[in-house]
Amino acid sequence: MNLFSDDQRAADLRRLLKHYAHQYYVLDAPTIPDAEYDRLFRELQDLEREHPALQTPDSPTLRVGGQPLAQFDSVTHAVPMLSLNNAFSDMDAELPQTRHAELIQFDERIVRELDGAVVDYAVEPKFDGLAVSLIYEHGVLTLAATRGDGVSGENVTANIRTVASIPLRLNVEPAPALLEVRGEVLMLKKDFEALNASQAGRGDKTFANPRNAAAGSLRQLDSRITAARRLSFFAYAIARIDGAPWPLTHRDEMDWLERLGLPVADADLRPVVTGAEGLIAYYEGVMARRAALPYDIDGVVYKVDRRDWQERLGFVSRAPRFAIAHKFPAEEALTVVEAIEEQVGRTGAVTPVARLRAVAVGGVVVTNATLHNEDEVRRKDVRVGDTVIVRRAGDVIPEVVSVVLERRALAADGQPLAAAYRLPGVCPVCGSHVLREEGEAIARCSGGFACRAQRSQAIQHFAGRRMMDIDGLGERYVDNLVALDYVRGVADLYRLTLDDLLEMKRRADERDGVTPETVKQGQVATRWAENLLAGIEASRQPPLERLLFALGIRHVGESTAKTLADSLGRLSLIRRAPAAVLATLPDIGVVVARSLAEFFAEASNVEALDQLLLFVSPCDEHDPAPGLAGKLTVAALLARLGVPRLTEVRSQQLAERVAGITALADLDRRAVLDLGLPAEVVNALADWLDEAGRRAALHALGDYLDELLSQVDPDAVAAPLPLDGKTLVLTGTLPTLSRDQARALIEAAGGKVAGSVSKKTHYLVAGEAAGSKLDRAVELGVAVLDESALLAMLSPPVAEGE
DNA sequence: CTCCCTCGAGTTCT
DNA sequence: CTCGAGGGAG
Repeated sequence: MNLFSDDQRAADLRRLLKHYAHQYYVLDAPTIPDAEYDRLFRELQDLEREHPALQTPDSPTLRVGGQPLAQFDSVTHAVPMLSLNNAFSDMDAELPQTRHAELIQFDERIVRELDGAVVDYAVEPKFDGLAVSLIYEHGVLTLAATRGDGVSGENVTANIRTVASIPLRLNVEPAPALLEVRGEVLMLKKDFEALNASQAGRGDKTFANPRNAAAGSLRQLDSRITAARRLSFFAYAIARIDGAPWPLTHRDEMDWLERLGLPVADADLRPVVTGAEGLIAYYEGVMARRAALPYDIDGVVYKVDRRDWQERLGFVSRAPRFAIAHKFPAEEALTVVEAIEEQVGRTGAVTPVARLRAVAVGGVVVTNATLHNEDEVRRKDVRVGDTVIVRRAGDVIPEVVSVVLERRALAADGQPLAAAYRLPGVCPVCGSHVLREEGEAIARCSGGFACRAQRSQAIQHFAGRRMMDIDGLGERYVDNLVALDYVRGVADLYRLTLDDLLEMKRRADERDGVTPETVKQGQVATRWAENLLAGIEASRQPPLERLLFALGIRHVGESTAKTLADSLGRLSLIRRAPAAVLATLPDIGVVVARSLAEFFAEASNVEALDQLLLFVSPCDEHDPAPGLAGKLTVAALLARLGVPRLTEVRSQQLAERVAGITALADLDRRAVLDLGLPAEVVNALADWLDEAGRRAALHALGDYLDELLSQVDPDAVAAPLPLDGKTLVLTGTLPTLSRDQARALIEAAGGKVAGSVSKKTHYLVAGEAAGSKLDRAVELGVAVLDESALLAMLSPPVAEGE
C-alpha cells in the first residue's frame, strides 16, 4: 500500500466514523452495531500510528485522549466571557403575582429602551455546567478554553476533543474562516449516576452532583480520564464569526449552529416568545419540566432575539443588557438543628453556627450553616432541636431560612423544651470575656493574641495567598503548630527547622492516635516539611502592601494596605504615622486611621513586628508619594485631629491663623482664645489642647510631618501627574483597553476611578455601548472622553513655551 | 444627616 | 456570596 491510498482510506474512515458518531451521540439513533464502529475506529488508529502524518486535527481518534499535560496553558479570550445578570430579586415571595411583576418590569424596561417596539425573546434553559469557548478555524476545532475569570481561561482542547457530541469538524462547506462558539459542558443525569456507581464500585470518591462531576472531569490533566467520562455539550451563543454572515436573530444563530453539527437545546425548549406573558409562561413551563429533563438546569435565560436590538441595548458594566438569567428559587430542605456552637474568627468575632443533621440540598450534603450573629439567631428564633428549612444562598452558602415552629418540641406546660439562644459571655476557646460594642452586630472575644483561635487564624491569614503566600501552610498544620506551641507569633515561622516540623508532626499524630509507622508516610512528612520550609524561605521579601495586609490589622484589607504602601512608601513611616496623617489618605477615615495607630502603639504588636523584621523585609520600599505634600495641609490635618466642633471649614480658617501644627501646640489658652474664631470653636479647641498629652502628641505630629516631607522626592514633585486629583468614570467597552487596564493606567497617572457619575466627576471615559452613565454625564455637563482622548491625556502634559 | 458604593470579614464544601 | 461598617458625596 502506498501513502496515497492510506491517505484516502484514513479520510474515508474519518468521514464514516464521524457520521456514525453523530447518529449515535447527537441524534441518539445509532445506525450500525457498536462492534462495527469499534472495528473501523481501530483501523484508523492503526493507520495513524503507522503514519503519524495522516492524523488530522479533526480525527476521531483524538477523542480517546492523549498524553497527560503538566498543566493547562492560559488562554486570553478575544471576546470576554461575560456572565449574565440575574436581575430578579430572590423569589422569596411565593406569590405568583410578585414574580410576574418583576418579569413585567423587565419587559417594560426593554420595550422602553427600544422605543416601544414589540419585542421577541429567544428563551432557553440555563444549563448548570461549565461555560467553555470553542474555536473552529476553517471548520476544524482548534482551541477550547474554560471561562476562567471571563478574561482568560485554561486551554482544555485535548479534553474537549473527547466530548463525543462536539464535532471536531463542522458540517458545512465552505466553513467560515473562524467561528467562536460559546456553550456549556455538563454531564447528563444518567451519565452522572453511572459514573458515581462505577466510582463507588471501585472505592473511588463519588461526586456530589453532575456539575461537580463535569468540572472534575474537564479539569483532568490526563485527557484519557476525561474520555472515559461521558460529558455533553450545548452551544448557546456565537462570540465571533469571520467569513460568514452573522445570523440576524438569536433563533437563527442557534438553528445555524445546529446545522453545523453543534448540539443545542431541543427546539421545543428554546422557543421565541413575545412580551412578559410569553416569558412567564415559558418560565413556569420549564420549571414544571425541570425534573424530567436529562440534565440539570438552574434557571432560564431570556435574550432579545434581534441582533440589531441586542447591539442597541448594549452592556452595563460587565453584563449584557439584552440577555438576562432568571434563576429558579434555591432548593430547600428540612433538617434538625443538633447544636448551636460558636466559632472564633481572626478578629475575635464570635459567630454562632448551627450544626445540622446531614441533609442534601442543591446537590451537596450540608452539615453546618452560619447563623451570623446573636441577633440573627434570636430574630429567626432558632433553638437546639428545632426543625429548620435550609437552603443554599446564591446556591452556594448554606443558610437557615426559618424554623418550622409546628415541629418544635414542647414540654408538658406547652413551653419550648430548649431555651432561646444566648451567646456565651466567655470565649468558647480561651475563656476571655466576649464583648459586644454598642450598636454593633458582632460580639468579639477580648482575648486577642492570647486566644488560641485568634492566634491560629492570624497566622493562617499571614500565610495566605494574597498576603505572604507561604506554600504548604494549610489550616490543619497551623492549628497543630499553634496548639503544640511551636509557633506563638508569626516570627516563629521563620525560626522553624526541619527537625521541629517532623517532631511536631509526630506529636500531632500521637495525640490524634495515628501511627504513621510506614516508611512511605515518613517520606511524605519529610517532603511536606521541606516544602514548607522552602515556602517560608521564599516569603522573606514580600511587597510592602502584602506585608501590611498580612499583619491582620483591623479594617486594613488588601485595598487599604495598597493605599498605605503607595502613599507612605516605607514601613518605618507607616508604623509611626499619627492617626491624623493616615486619615488624610484616600479612603482612610478616622476609624481606620485610629485602628492603625492603635495597632502600632500596642507594645505586643511592636514587639511581634520587630521580631518579624529580623527575618522579613519588604522588597519594594520607596519614597513617599510626591502628591503627599499637597494633601497634607495644616487645614486637612486639623480637621482630622478629632477636636470637637472643628469642622472642615473652621479648620481651614484656623490653618490660616496659625503658622503650623507645632505652632498650634505651643499656643497657650489665652492665645487660642484670641484667634478670632467663633467662641464655641476656640473654647472647644482650648479645652482639647489642655487635655493631658495633647501638646506632646501635636509636637510628635509636627516632627513626623517634617520627617515625612523631607523624604518626599523633590524631583518627583516637579513632574505632577497628568490626572492628579481628577475623578474619572468608565462606561461601555473600550476598543483596546480592558476595564482593569484602563483603571490601572488612570491610577498610575494619579487619577481616581469612581463607579458612578456625579457633579464631581471630571471626565467620563465612554466606549462602545455606553449606558445610562453617558446620559447622566451629558446631563451634568461632564466632559466625555473616548479611549484615544484618554490615552492622550495620560502622557505627561507638554510644557508650554515660555 | 442620609444615601450609595466599596471594602473587609466571615462562611461552606469539594 | 452576603452582611455590616466605613468613607465620601449630596
